[in-house]
Amino acid sequence: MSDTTPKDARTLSDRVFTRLQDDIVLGVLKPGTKLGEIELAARYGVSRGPLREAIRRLESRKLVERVAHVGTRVAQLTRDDLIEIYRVREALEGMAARLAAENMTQAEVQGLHELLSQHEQQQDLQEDVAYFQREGDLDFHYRIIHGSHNHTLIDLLIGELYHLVRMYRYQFSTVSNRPKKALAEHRRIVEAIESGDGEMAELLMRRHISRARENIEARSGPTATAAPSQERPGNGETAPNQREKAQ
Amino acid sequence: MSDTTPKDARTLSDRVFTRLQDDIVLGVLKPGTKLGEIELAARYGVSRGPLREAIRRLESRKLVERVAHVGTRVAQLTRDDLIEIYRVREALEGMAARLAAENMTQAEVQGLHELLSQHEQQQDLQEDVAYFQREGDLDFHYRIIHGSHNHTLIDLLIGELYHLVRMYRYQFSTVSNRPKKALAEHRRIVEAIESGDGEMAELLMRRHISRARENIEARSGPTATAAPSQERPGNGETAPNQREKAQ
DNA sequence: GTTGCCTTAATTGTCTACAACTGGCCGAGA
DNA sequence: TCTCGGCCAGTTGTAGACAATTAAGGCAAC
Repeated sequence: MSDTTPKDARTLSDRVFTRLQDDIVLGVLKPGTKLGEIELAARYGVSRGPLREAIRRLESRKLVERVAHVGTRVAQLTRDDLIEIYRVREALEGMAARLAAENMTQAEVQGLHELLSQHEQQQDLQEDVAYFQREGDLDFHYRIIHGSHNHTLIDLLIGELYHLVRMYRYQFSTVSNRPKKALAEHRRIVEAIESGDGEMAELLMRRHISRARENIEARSGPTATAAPSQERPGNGETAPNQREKAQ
Repeated sequence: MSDTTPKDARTLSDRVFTRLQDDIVLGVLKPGTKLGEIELAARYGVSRGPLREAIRRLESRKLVERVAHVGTRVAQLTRDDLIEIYRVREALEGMAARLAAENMTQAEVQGLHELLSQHEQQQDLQEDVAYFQREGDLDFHYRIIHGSHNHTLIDLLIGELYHLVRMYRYQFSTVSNRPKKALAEHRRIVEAIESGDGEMAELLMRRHISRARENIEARSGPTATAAPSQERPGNGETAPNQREKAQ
């Protein structure tokens, strides 16, 4: 499930880091929520030491925002932030797809095919569309990224960027309105990778992510000033459930 | 000098983080050095609490490597790692150059020109080539990156990648053997940015970084297995000064 | 009525002490 | 002589107490 730190990590700091990250990404702790140290320490059953180390790591991942002597809050991702992230993903995952076409092993390509078959079945049955859109779609991208065999690229995308993407998806219950098209795009990307056509794989991946971005842009307002932006998150602790008309 | 955290940060944890990072990047603490907590705490005049938080952040930046219950060591960047980083830089800074061409303000472009003039003078005088190659060159890239006005991109490049590049430069005293060509390339990039030609700026930046990478590859062995890789860093505390024949 | 300062409570930052784990050393046995 | 097992020193992990800073609330003065 989690990537960098296994669930049963041996130190308390690692465990509380994983649990906190999950709670933030899955929306249990909503954006803007104040993260009081004593309160959190009690909640997770640890003392403040390990907790603070965990928070420091979450801060590096941009999942929380910290102000010295004031406190920590769960990061509030704006739509503009997400669009920025998608533009970066376009560059990085395009590169990943190209490298994947060059470096993926036979077994890895086979795994991709199997994953796509699963997705296809799920879609045919209309069984669990939400799953496909949530973690299933990400699984596909994870595999391509890992297929690049470039550890720096992998760390950047999965270690730094994807948590934010996941958080946003859960936050706004984003379900793609074009699952069939997305799956078709996935399939074409795999074909390009399998045939070793790096250029084509990059092009298709860039286009794929670009379309997802346009989808997000179309849903929100015309440009930037959508949403009650810059709203002070001060009063209600649980933060106003500021999901918009989206979807 | 430092980017994310000012030198006079108010909390001890911030200060020790900055100092530790500088000491690692500048080579005061050599790669492979064991970072004992009590020793470091004494060295920087803090207790282990803030120190551990600082180490956690350095760990996120890949500047140190940590093993639970065993200890922390200064990261050892292999040549392969650096080449991976350069390939990622190619994608990201190419994108940054394109966005810079689209988004840079008049004042920022002007600043670029002035920076190049400074570099030209320094080079004419053969005054301080090392400076140009070290921080001067990076200043140029920093400005382009900031000119993209994409915070995600800025954070990734400057917050995650550039510390490693700097560390490597100091570690191996890398001085470019093609400073004149590099400067000429810088100038052409600025011209493309000024004329608003994003595509050209991206192309030139990619080529620029690609050549720097080829330069590194040419210096080291043919492929990967250069250097006494995987050497156990266990015995001598200060780590063997494993700089190679490079340069 | 409003503005400014001061007091005060609560939170965060830091330190010291204790517990748990690891890795090396030594000795016994084969 | 080599190997395996247990002991022990030293390090890291964790907890709880103390200090420093912030921000809010109330009071007084204008």
